[in-house]
Amino acid sequence: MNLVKAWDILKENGYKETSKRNQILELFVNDDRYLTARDLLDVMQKDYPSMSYDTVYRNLATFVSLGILEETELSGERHFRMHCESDSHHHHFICMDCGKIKEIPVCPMDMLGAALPAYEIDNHKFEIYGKCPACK
Amino acid sequence: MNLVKAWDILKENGYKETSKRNQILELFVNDDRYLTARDLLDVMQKDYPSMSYDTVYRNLATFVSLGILEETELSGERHFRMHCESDSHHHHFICMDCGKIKEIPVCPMDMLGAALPAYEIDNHKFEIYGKCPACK
DNA sequence: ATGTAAATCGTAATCATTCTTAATTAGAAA
DNA sequence: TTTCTAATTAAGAATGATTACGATTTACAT
Repeated sequence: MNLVKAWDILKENGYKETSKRNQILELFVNDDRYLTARDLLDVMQKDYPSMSYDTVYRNLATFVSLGILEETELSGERHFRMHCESDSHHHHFICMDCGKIKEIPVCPMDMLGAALPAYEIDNHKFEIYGKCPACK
Repeated sequence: MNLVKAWDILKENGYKETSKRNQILELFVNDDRYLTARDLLDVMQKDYPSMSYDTVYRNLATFVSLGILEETELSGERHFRMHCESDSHHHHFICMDCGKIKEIPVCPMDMLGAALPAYEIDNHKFEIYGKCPACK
């Protein structure tokens, strides 16, 4: 996902263009990893010392709901990153050191199609955790 | 996992037998679902009105570290349940209504063995969420 | 029965997250 | 360009889960 595409989505849904939103998005475009709300606020406050948690969390929630960012829970904290470019369903290897991801193109649900009759399947989560080659 | 086995593990590791520990374990043995610390405290306080969060969380952490309980994060809260009997590696379907689980005997990592060379794989998570037949 | 380390209680502190109210701002309309 | 209005933000209080701490109690080895 890039800036232009993100703004297209935001504009389509009637959201206004603010410098803070833009800088949050730029940060995610340039820093391709999972970040916490706290991480984000720390970086943003270098340019906007008065930025509050509310702004961070409100915009993160907006971006996630529009599919601009994706979210996961790592060691008890919510982490956010720019949604991948690839529009096909996939999963992630996540480096627990640097937060960078590697896309895993296969989905285990493909092989479980009929394995759970009578169950209503609403969602699933498949993530692999470890160290990427650079951090190992 | 049953009470006897759980106490074997606790004793092996030098933990003392207390009535509260026993009642927490009994509760998990009899209520085969994912519960939050809050759920647990609410039930326990019927018999031990003075039980504190500290006791709940401390024992939950102990039980998880010894492999007596297993833990997962559901909609922003930690949930705990008795560790499954089956000692072979498996995953879970989790009913988001009643918290009950169904074991999924297959593991997607089996098919990804060599797909991530140069990566150090420490852990992985595969869970399926939805409604069980009873709740559907 | 006694001593000691472990366990628990009661409560305060902490951390992430959400909420509230008032002030500011982007973008539409005049 | 100026005005208007709804969206956005700031500042900080409130919430809810979790952890920490000093004082007290308890399990159990001796």
